[in-house]
Amino acid sequence: MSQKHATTLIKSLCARGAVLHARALFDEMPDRDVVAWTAMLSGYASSGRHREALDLFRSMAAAGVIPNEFTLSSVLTACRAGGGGGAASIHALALRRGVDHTPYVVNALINAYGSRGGGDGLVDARWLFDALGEGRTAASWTSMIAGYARWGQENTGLQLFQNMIQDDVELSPFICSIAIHACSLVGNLYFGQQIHALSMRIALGANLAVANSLVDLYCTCANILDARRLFDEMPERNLVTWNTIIAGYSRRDPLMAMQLLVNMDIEPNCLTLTSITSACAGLSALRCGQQVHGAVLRRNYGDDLKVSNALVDMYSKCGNILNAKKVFNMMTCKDILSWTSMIGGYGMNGYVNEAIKLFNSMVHAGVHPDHVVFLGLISACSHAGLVDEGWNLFRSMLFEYNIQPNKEIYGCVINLLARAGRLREAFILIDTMPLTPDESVWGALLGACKMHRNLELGRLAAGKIIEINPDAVEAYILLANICAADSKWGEYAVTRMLLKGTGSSKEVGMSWIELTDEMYSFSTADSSSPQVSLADEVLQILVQHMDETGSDFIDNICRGA
DNA sequence: CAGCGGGTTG
Repeated sequence: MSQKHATTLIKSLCARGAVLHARALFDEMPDRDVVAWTAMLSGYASSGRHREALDLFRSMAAAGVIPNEFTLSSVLTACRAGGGGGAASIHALALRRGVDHTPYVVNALINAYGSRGGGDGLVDARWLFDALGEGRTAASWTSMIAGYARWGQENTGLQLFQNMIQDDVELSPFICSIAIHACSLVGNLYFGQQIHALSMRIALGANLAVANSLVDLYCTCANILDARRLFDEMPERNLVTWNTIIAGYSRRDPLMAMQLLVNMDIEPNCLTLTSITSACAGLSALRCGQQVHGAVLRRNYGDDLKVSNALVDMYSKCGNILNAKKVFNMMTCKDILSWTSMIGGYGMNGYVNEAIKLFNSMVHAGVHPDHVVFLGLISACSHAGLVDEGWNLFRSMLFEYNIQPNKEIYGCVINLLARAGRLREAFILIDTMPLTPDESVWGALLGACKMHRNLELGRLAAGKIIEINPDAVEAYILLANICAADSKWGEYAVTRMLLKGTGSSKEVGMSWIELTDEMYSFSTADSSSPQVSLADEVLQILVQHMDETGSDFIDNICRGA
């Protein structure tokens, strides 16, 4: 076999994925010129075997074969995949060989620099890109824009994409999906829609990746029904399509996410199951969640970090803390989300001490807490009435960990103080917090004022809420109730009158529970089913029993209800 | 006889 023949064969074997056979043939060749080496090298690089590609490049140098521009662009592909390290030394080599200005090498360099860890090669990439001037090809634009998108500079990338359109460069489905994804990351629905229209015009809308990124755009930046319409109209769908729409629904309409799973015509993967696990968490559907857990284990996804995190969260939200703990303890590697889910799970199920203990283990394990962890901890203390513990955690968050609290945390601390009857302190905190207190913050105070029958602060809080939102029905009702409890009948009448004046009615809050495969939903004062009155009776017995045991915690709940 | 780029889902 001639050398040319063998090289052609290597190329076609690599193209069909038989890289090992190609290598065997390569090793048997008596003479190997630069073309043969490059064919083998590029076979490795384009199949993601960058380690082997770089090793081969070293052997080639050792064999004394001089690389040309074709060789170098393939090596750069391997560098890019390995985090962009080594791009500069290949650049230097290209310079020495005098091939640093050939289009393929420059584009490969832009790509490799644009992939370098942390995005610190973007400036170098841009420099090469700008130097190309009129020599820019679609590949140059795509590499540069993808580089920006890769490192969180989506807006710069989108700006460049706009220039690309103005320059009349032909658009590929690749660049369109990159740009659409960038739009959804920065929440730029408007630009995304423009690219949508553009893609339809140049017949790229039928491309699966383009359509998938559009579904994702509408899921994250628009009404989920817009995403659904697009999804329904797609003539062809793949796993990414299903995962995108299911993930979109898992947050907003978990029941629909389940429905979609049932309608799936392909095998779900671990991403699908992660979204479905969250959907179960959102529905507090324990039995469904357990079935999903079974599906996860059967498919050997049990070691996946994100699935495990979702499972811990699901079991916690379904009240099954034992299984949450089991999953958590089985995890071989944990991230901050794992700890947060477990700590929050203990908190929301009333195991404050366990939550605090686990928080200490987390810190001991070297994981730096964030504000979500503290929110879980402080809210647990608030629900358990552990005012001092909660307050100390708040202080530790501020002074030990230098975490700036957000509104949610302030609301939580205000709840903590106010529910415990420390209304004055709660008010002072609202008054001195560096953020503008919103409806929910004042609402926490107002609710506690009702619980503790404090008319003076209740009036003030209700006034603030109505100032922010004149239609805040709850505020009128709570204030009226406080007046009534204090026998201020004149003020009571006025407040009720103002309530009528808002013209709005309170939306009925619904709750649901899953019992032996059936979902039941109900509201307070619901008498539509016989089970409700039975549940009411049981509740009365429980309350009586708890009264007899005399727990402050339970007392607070009953008075707050 | 060879070469670059680039995609969507948690």
